[in-house]
Amino acid sequence: MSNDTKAALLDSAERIVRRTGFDGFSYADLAEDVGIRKASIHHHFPTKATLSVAMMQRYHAGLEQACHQIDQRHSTGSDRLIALIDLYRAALNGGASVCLCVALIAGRESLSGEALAEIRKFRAMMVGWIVSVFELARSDGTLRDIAEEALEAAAVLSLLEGAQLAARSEESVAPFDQATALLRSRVIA
Amino acid sequence: MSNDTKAALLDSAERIVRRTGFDGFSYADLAEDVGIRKASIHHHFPTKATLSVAMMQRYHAGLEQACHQIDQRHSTGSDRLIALIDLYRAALNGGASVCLCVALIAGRESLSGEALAEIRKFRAMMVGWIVSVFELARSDGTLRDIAEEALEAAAVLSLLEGAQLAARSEESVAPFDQATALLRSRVIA
DNA sequence: GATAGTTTACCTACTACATGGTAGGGAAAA
DNA sequence: TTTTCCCTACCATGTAGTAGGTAAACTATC
Repeated sequence: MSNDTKAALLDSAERIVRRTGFDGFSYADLAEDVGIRKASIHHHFPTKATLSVAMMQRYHAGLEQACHQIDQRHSTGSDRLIALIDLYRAALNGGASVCLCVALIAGRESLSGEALAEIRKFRAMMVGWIVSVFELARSDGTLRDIAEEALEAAAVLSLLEGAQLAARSEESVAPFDQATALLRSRVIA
Repeated sequence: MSNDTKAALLDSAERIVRRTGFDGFSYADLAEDVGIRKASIHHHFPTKATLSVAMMQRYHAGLEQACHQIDQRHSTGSDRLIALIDLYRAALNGGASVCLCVALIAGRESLSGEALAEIRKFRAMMVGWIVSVFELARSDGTLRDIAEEALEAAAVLSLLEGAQLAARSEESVAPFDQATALLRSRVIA
């Protein structure tokens, strides 16, 4: 029962942050969204800092699982890369939001040290996984012109996050698709 | 004399926004930074919206000029691309800030419609210029594997902006360099 | 199994402070 | 004499967070 409210608060906070940025959400917004009083939120999350850390941890776990699912469902490097692109594409909600990581980095000055650490951990996890995708692609030969995996992975993550910004700037997925088209075309048919 | 204060206000606002995001700056901050009283700012910029539009317009003009300067100083496509990468790298201030466009998109929910329009205009201008760089590179043969210019340009802008986020997340230029290394390596020696 | 004690989950009511913006005045330059 | 530029003083609203209380749900003990 506590877990329900807690999860609802995290759901609401994540939705708002991804749409409006970290500084754009307040306990009042959350309260109205979830249907409890503002003060009650402090029972579950004493401060905004604790909430943001919990939010980032849950996001980290969720995306890690999403990557594992991709591994299970797709057996080639190229298929996994395409699935990753689609994952980031879906996070756009048609241009209405970005992924949590992008939303939080932009407002990083308001974040606690702990939250910043979570962001770094998350990015390291993602880069690590993308490296594994390129390693597989090198061995199964499903992607064109693979350079050093670490550099490929860093470039892919930055491109995906940047493409989300582009999409957000026009509130449409079109710029995301444009920006990621060449990455997609590296798949060997 | 008015112009001095106005420019100082824009300087200060841009610095703060690029470090802390749009929602992270207040008239009180500006006042302290520039050395006049909070209320006096309204004489120059009646509302925050007018200030943000002016800021974006000045930024647009500034970067447009920077692109022209690149055109004048560098005659090959690859040299111009490298100069662009270095321009975005310099905007990082060692990981302490991002470019204005990235900072504003993240907090776009707080922006006025006019400010959003300025952002779109700015991005269109940048993409257009990057297209011209790739067109030149295609004809002078200084870059490897050029695909459709419009797609190349969209990918480059997204990569640069995403790489800024990466750098900001670790408050260091290193992730930017990592993410842009492969782009740099497309130069034909 | 009833009862007492504790924890959980929420509430109303509040504080202290920051926010963008306004009203109106003063001094000096055009 | 009007306009420019800045001031003090204020306002309404929104912010995170606190104080203290209530009712229900567990838990331990007799």
